[in-house]
Amino acid sequence: MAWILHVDLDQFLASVELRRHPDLVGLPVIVGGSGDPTEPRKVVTCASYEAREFGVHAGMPLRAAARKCPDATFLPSDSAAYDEASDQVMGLLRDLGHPVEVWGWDEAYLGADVADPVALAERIRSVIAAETGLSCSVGISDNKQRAKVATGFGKPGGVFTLTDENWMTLMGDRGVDALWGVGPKTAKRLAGLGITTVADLAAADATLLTETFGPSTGLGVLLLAKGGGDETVSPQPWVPRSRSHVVTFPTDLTDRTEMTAAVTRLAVQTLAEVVAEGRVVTRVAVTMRTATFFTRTKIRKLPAPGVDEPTIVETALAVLDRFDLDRPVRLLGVRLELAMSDDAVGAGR
DNA sequence: TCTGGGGTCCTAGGACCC
DNA sequence: TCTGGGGTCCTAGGACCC
Repeated sequence: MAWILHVDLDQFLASVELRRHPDLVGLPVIVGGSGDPTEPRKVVTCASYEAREFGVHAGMPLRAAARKCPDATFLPSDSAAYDEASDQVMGLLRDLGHPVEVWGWDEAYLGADVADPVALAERIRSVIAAETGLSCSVGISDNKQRAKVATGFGKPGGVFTLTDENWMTLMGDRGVDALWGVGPKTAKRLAGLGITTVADLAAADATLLTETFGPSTGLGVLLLAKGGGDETVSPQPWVPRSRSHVVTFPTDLTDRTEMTAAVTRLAVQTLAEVVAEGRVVTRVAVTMRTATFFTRTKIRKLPAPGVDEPTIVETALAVLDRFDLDRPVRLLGVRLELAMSDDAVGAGR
């Protein structure tokens, strides 16, 4: 039988830090920002399970985390170290001889046509633990979304199988937001239709859902509620669609010159990364957030795909110009959308 | 103790063309 | 000379996830 295993590293960033700070094992550790808990406008990137006991979670401002858990050790985020650990784990997964689809730093799907997926999952856990010192959880199912939900039942450090046999028993009474891909907004709109649980949604009328959410989203959430999902695992390397950087300023910008400088810097930096990866830009987007958290993005297509720095900076500044910049600006960002191979072929023919 | 950063995908609606 | 319908391109915005 074709199984899909979802492998998810437990408290990934914190675990990488604990490997090199063994004295901190068993203690609350919080990774984020520069490691200074008094730093404003910085948030928790990862909290160890011990820190989570105090109510600290990813996305929480560091200062709030420091209040909730004053005795925690705060560490700066070290992306190079996490990249390396992630690469090591993904390499070990690939060495098992099954297709592996990487899903970010700390997750991967593995497709395996095996009789005993639990044995494979246990093998994955022991190999990763032995070779890297990191713990992971493994969810087993026949599609990605359900395997991902299964991992939640296995965490931390466990293996869990979710199939048609136990899906509705375990998930039917849960809120629709327990489904991967259903967030608070969709949950609220569904509640307006009298649909609150996974079982409700699984029994809902497809027409009602497509009329409310559109054909793709409507049928998508129905499929998810029934325990269905994407059954493919692609070992092909992911080709990014875009590359972006944003910066939240320590204090809001009011000076137009500073905004121009920030957007220029973001565009130059992002473009340099795009070029280093041999990619070509098709569209330039600029994001702006005011002090009140009003956030907007504007985007412009380049006349032709390219990597010319003056053109891209000029385009970014032209897009910036289209905003009303009369209020203090908290954040600016630049996103470069990239030509996919079809575009490149089309441009060349 | 106000609310990071990096992504993807979907939908709606206007412009434009035939 | 009062007005259909289909298709594509483009941007804005929403939603979600890690």
